[in-house]
Amino acid sequence: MPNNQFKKSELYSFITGKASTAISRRLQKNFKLAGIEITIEQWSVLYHLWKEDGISQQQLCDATFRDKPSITRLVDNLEKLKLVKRVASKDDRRMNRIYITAEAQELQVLTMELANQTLNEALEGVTNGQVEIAKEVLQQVYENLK
Amino acid sequence: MPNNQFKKSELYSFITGKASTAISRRLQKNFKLAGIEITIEQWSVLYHLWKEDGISQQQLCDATFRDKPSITRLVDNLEKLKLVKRVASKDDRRMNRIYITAEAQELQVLTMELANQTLNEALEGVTNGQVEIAKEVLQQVYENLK
DNA sequence: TTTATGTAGTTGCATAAACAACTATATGCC
DNA sequence: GGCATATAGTTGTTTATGCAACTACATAAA
Repeated sequence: MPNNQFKKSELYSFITGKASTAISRRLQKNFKLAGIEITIEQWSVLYHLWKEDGISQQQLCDATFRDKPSITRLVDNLEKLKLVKRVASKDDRRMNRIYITAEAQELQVLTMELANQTLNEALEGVTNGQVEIAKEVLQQVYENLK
Repeated sequence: MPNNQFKKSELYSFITGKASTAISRRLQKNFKLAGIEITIEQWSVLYHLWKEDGISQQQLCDATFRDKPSITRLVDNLEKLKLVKRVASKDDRRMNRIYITAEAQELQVLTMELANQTLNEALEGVTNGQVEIAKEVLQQVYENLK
């Protein structure tokens, strides 16, 4: 029966995700400083499209751990910004394929650099070994609950 | 120059906080199953008031890592639910002191149990040593960026 | 005492999340 | 073919977040 002895103070910060909130805010700030006017949530969608263009909204749900309405609206907003384009699939008419536009393609290199830089700011003073373990724990938590 | 070699796949999940999202969703679900109809965000405010009743909204901002408008509205909603009460401070008339009601007091034991239980679900298969390191890393990230 | 500056909290606006209910299309079984 | 069921996506509603602009009060300096 491990982990059954959480003190309140420890429990709270684990649940609230203050660290990831802090990372998101900092990344958003770094985007803004670089003149990039998209939200981190929008960026997270582009991120997966850069890895694989033309995936469906459902695939974006799975990749970003968001529900379908969230993705519908993120894609709505990205489409308004002319960063992605919905294309109805021919094979399966229920499905949309989402494609990156040229304008969004241009954002990839800079935003990925900014994300890397932000993560370095976040992990200042943390060893690679510690990061490895933290990643394993977070991955396991995700697996346990998803 | 440590930590400068993030691979994309590693980077993403660190930024998006999928683990803490998963924990929040599970805790929300566990609240609902127990018939408790408050949001995790509302609970996080109550949590700090249980530790110290009558603190100001600004103190709640600092404790919960939220901005002032967020706390204004969380307190608005908690007040509507009759779980807290705003009391204008006599010493400093700019300030509100926020007090737990009897109704909210009753939620403490059960919700803390549910939070503990949720965390145990989340950390199934993770050793205490690993959790310790993960907590240290997340704390350091928070300190680096706050 | 007046004025400047800082602090506590609120309001407006845009974006996003969670959940339920819905439409449209696909699939599998009789 | 026809019906049940599953899947992809959308819409409505409530709650929450982030930022900017604002009001009210407090404090400290001139």
